[in-house]
Amino acid sequence: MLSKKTQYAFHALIYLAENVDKGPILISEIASEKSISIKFLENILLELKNAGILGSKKGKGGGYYLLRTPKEIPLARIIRLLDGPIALLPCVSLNYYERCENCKDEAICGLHEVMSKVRDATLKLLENKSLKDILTRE
Amino acid sequence: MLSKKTQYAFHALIYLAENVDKGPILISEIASEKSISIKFLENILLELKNAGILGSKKGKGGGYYLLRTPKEIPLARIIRLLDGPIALLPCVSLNYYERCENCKDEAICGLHEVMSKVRDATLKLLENKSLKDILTRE
DNA sequence: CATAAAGTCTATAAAAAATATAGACTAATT
DNA sequence: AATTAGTCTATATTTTTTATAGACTTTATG
Repeated sequence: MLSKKTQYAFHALIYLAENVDKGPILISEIASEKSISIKFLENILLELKNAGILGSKKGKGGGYYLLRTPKEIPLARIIRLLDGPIALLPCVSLNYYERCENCKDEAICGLHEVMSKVRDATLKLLENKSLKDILTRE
Repeated sequence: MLSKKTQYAFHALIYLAENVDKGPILISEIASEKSISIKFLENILLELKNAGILGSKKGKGGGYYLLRTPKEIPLARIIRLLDGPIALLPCVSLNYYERCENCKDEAICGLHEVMSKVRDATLKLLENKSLKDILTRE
């Protein structure tokens, strides 16, 4: 399951995408529109900013805005940033790999093989689908 | 990521499958072979027993054993039992479904659509791959 | 039938992670 | 100068995960 953090991030990004024309959007506006604790959302938006996904502006007329088009923001990027590994086991993670103890040889480990396939199938979708793909179509 | 509980369950089941010919296997033997806390493993094996996956025998000569052939034990079954939902969001879970607030219509929710696809791709593997598939091939 | 072996059950503890909040600080606008 | 709005660091709370304890039941067998 994705954490609340990641779920909130998706909803915030969707809101930002749907309101690009309005310029910078207030944290408080996103929070109330999407029913997210404003302080919690602050942290999330900051992380997205530090990762280069969002830009921000302080002071009056400030707020957050997308730095790229929705199509250029893969879902996998957001999940990895806020949730960590997408793989089901550390030993098959591409970005957060950890060798498994008790496993002499990953090459002949059946668990490793199946979980690699699961990872690949998941990534094929999450790397190729972007923020654009989760915007509500009328 | 799969919990330790599920990971331990897989290792225990693999050990049981690889030693079917030896009759009932002691919890303590599995625990020491697989470096798992014996008390923690107890709980896990009990859950597997209550779910009808393992059988057990008390007293001398007792222990745990598989009730079915490895081929008849899908990986998805174990994961759902010990870890819960396989889907990334409650609103796309088949076995642990929860409606999402803030979402007027799942039918037109883009997030719902993508996450359903991820679930399907994952399940296609985890429902069809079984304990047999994760046994180490020489 | 007594004893020892081995799983069962219930409860609790400890640790880690997820979720949420507080408040002082900085930058931009007017 | 005053106000607005994001930034940063720290901490608190809650939930989940992981682990442990100990009394109880069943079975085998000498």
